[in-house]
Amino acid sequence: MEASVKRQGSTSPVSDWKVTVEALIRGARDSTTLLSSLLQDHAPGSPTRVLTEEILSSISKALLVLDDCKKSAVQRTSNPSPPFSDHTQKVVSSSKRKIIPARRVYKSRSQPYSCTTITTKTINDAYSWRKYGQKRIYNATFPRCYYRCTHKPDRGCQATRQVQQSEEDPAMFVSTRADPTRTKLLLQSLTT
DNA sequence: CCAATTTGACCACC
DNA sequence: GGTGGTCAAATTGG
Repeated sequence: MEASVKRQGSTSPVSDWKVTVEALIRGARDSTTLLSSLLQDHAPGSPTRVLTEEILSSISKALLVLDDCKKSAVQRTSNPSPPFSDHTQKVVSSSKRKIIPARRVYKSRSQPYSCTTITTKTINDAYSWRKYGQKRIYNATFPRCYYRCTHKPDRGCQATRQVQQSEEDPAMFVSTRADPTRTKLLLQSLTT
């Protein structure tokens, strides 16, 4: 009787998990590409298109879930979310809001860890997003919208999201989520 | 009245 | 210096 079943090879559970997630991500991306091309063959509102849009939305959600699962699987030296110190000090006059001579302090805007998905509409994930900016992008037809987690002040949620309408297909939205505490490993999978 | 959005200005990076 | 990302006052909607 085999007392235990050993995994083939000397891969660690984390490695197995990573390979699995990579395969899933690859499949999800291929599916997204295929489904996106299918969308162009069907009129908006048609049953096939509605179903395809739902599938695309589900894929996006699944990718986000994979991101979270992957993080928990390799949680070792990840620094616990630092006590979020909101540096934005509201200096609001009691009578008028017209002021602000003080210079604003900006943090580094570099977001090395990100996850890009393409959907037909806004992603409905676990986050509640709040729009904080919109920018016209050079050489781009449509502006880019910037969202951040609504719970940033009270829960220290540092996730941000950029959403831009696709130039080739205005019905598609390129959504890039950035979260320095959550998407590090996901990027490694996507960039291989 | 409060919360979310809009929008122009500010700042960092290339 | 140009472009992109963020801030925050002003505005709008529930």
